[in-house]
Amino acid sequence: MISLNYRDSRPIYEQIKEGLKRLIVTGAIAPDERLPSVRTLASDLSINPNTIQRALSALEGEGYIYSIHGRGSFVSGTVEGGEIRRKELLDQFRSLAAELRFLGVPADELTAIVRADPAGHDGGDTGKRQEKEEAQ
Amino acid sequence: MISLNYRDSRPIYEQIKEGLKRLIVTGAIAPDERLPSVRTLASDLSINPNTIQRALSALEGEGYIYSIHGRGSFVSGTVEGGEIRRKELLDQFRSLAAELRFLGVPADELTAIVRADPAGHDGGDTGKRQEKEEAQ
Amino acid sequence: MISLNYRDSRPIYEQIKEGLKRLIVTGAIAPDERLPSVRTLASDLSINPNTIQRALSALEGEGYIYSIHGRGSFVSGTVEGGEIRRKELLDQFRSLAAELRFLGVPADELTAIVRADPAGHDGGDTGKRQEKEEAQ
Amino acid sequence: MISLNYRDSRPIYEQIKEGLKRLIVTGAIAPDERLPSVRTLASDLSINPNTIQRALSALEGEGYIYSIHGRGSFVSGTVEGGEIRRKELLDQFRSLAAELRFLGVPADELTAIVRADPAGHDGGDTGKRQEKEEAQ
DNA sequence: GTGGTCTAGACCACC
DNA sequence: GTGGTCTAGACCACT
Repeated sequence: MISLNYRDSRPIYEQIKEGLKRLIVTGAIAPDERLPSVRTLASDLSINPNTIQRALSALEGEGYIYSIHGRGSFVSGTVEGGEIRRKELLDQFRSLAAELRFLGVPADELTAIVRADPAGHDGGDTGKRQEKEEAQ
Repeated sequence: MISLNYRDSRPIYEQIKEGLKRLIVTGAIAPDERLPSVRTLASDLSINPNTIQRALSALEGEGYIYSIHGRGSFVSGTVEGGEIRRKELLDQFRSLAAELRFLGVPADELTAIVRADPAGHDGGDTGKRQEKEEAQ
Repeated sequence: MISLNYRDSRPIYEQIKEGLKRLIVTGAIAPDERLPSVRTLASDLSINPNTIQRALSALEGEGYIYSIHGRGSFVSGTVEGGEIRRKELLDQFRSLAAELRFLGVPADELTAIVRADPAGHDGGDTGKRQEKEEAQ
Repeated sequence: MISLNYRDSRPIYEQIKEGLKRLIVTGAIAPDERLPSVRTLASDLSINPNTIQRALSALEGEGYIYSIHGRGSFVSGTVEGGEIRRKELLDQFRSLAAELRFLGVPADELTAIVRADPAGHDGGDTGKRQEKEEAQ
């Protein structure tokens, strides 16, 4: 489920963090559901457990998961401190949208992505819909 | 115009790079217009000229600006090699949109940002909309 | 292995960049093999580590190598975004060939160089054979 | 005939130098033929005569032209110091060929370029002969 | 140990 | 004046 790229300039732990976050925000792992254990992830990805631990700690620091000693890590239903984080992300989003527009991507294409909604927040359909992309 | 955050994990030169890029993609600095000189930016931001130079150099490498020795740095009208870059950015955009949706930001708000179009591509309204934020 | 000429108009870091690129394209350093460390190169060439770093950074930007933090720099098997680059290089090649012909170098000599193929791409006559690599 | 790119990182005088050299090595301007005057070039290219002068000086320094005071600049039939220069260029040629091969350009394509011979060196001999140069 | 960032200060090339 | 290169030395982050 999580893909690692050893050639990526980003550290491994961050790739794992992003991979897990992706599973969370897309709803692949539901709130209060348990994440795979450190040892499981470590052996699955053939990686040092310390690195996994670091990714989980970072994720907990951002409020996406909570850990119960001896039980494991679980997905948070709501993200604490979400206000601040949301503001940061919105800024990033604004810049990214502007840059893509500048590069010639039509607003409709971006809107389609926004509405695609992999986690099923508004439509409530679990059927993931992939918009067709014409070959350029 | 450019805000630096020394506590940010991203290096200073990248923050400067992004800051300048933002000015470019939003049209604040028009194509073929000159950017502030390295020394000017350095003193304005209280930063070593080498660091500024590096940001400009990276921006030139990405095709957003071009430099003429002894004259200054200027905004490129078009970014070449945008194909690959666009694909990367679209991936980032997808992730970011999913995360924001997860944090409870309605799709309509994101759509509005996408369509806001700061560079005035289709019909930019000058009425800036600020999302309501409660004090934390 | 890498020769520097301080009287050359080209900057040192570019000479280093070209020197390393030469080792890569001739196959002297194989894909995924590690390059000498920044500090090693710096002391070998009696040059400031920053300058070496810059050369490697530029090489990474062009896609010839990739760096892993704390591990080292490695040769990329394939260069992405080669389309644009190839076009530029072909133009250079054309000019260079014309100039050499003008200087009296017979076409056969140039052809021989082209076919010499230091990396052993088609039919290494030295007995060295490059094994076919399946797409990764 | 000479195209200038103000966005090019290379200085203008060098672009002019290369442009003139191209006319010479492709035979567009024959040996002992006069080049356009500084003033003519300056007005044609809308450039400061000093810049033109510098390009011509550089070209003379490399041995491609010779100047007669009050008469103008003329194409050299033979390039003095050609030995050294030829060696440098051959090295460049070798590297460039290796890089292009590395990027996947077939040897045949490069060979075709080499044999294209814009100046007509091997087929129609215009009577011009490049005498062999003994080591200087 | 590795790569990467930043500063300070100097010097060069272009215009 | 402009951008660009190089050095020296320090410090950080990753493994």
